[in-house]
Amino acid sequence: MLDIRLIREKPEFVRARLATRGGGEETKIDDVLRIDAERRKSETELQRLQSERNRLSKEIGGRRSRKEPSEELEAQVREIGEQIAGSTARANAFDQEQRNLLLNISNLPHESVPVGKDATANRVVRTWGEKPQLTAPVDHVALGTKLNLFNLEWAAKLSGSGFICFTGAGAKLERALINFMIDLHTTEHGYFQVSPPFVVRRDCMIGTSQLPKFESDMYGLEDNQLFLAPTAEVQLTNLHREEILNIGDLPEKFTAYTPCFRREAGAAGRDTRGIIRVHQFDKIELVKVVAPDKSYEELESLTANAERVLQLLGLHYRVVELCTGDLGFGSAKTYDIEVWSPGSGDGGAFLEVSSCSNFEDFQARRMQLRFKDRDGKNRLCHTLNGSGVALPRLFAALIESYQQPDGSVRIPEKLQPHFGADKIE
RNA sequence: GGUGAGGUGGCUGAGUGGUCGAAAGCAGCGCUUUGCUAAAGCGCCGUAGCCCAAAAGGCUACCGAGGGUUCGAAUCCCUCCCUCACCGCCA
Repeated sequence: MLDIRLIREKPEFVRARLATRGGGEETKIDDVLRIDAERRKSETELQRLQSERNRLSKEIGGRRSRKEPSEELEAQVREIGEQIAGSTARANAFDQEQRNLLLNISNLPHESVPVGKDATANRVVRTWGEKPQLTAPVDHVALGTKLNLFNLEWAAKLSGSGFICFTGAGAKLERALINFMIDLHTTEHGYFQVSPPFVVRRDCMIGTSQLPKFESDMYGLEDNQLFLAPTAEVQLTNLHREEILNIGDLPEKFTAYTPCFRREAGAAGRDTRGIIRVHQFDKIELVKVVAPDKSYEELESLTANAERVLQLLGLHYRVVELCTGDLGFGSAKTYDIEVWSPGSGDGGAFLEVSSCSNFEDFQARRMQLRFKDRDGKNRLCHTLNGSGVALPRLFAALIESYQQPDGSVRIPEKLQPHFGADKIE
């Protein structure tokens, strides 16, 4: 959520930054300003009435204690009470309208983000490793099916299309990857592990900005008051919701393994082959709650923490800086990490396995997540998150990259202690 | 699922219809004094919003959340959320 004060004081700046996204959202600013003016007007009026009521009510109290008549004043206050009821309704309606508008406006892209219309304007900031030399790479579906690593028919039988059922060595590989990543982040990168509930309240979903805008992409329960979390970003970022942290406690760094649930409505036909885009997938998440002046350096280190996973596994990848037009709703700046999948598409493709973002105070304002600074003032924290990393795509890239001419899959050295073998055959 | 007890400021904890944004204690900040690894005294000390060009100042709201009763609600009523205890059920 954007700061209404910023909108009020620098509307041109806000409009200009929003315009770089190319979604036409800058036109909403006029509405916000109009409603804001109305809201304040009705609020001032309401407060005037309340003040009057308070004054007269005290007078009544005084008269009664002195046994003096007060019927006249009581009638007067009763009338003011009616006006207050109307005024309250008006003020609340404006307040609600303003909030709804603000909840549906994207974050402002950071000034360093390249301006562009869509993904074609994204910028590759670095590439790590090299494409593996494979004579005739087989894709992960063929590999996985042949080696019995997962069974998509079983998954479909249980849950329909868009689900995975890992089996045998595949299930074990999944487990090994989870442990490998969590161990890495907790021991080497200093994150605190949390194993959270997978079902979250509506408020939490609003806090991290999945709602209200993207409700149709979410799995709702209990009359949509609870949701299956689409990412552990929701749980981890909301841990300190509505709290005021001590500056000394920042940065807070959390990691979690959770399944993630997404309807992927409208995504039919896109990247749908095999296990690349599914309704439920496992993911290791990294979340940081930090002081505002540190958030951009924290974004760099968070991204580096996620990259380390791929480096240790010896997987070729690149880091892409998203342009303004490709940036997610709440993000001010995002780096995507894309791992090389030799069997995807025609001759290989990069698959997004992590999206590392700085939300600045966009989420913090929604969830009233603050810290007390050195002057004792309450200020909003900045929040960041990224996958470290998402499992099915990592799984696919891994088995494709390490496939051997004899049809087996070699296990990278760093993963062997977790997997308990050096190959799958 | 049932029964009961609760949710008050950073913390502890008073307060059952009127000058209560809320006693008191602790913590914190400032000053004074005495001095030495601290004590005493005094003062300050919640959050948010609105008015104001701004400062000063003023006003409003907030005692888990939302409604209601009333001239007036932390206080009475209703609904919901959460915490704790016991019972039931259960992996």
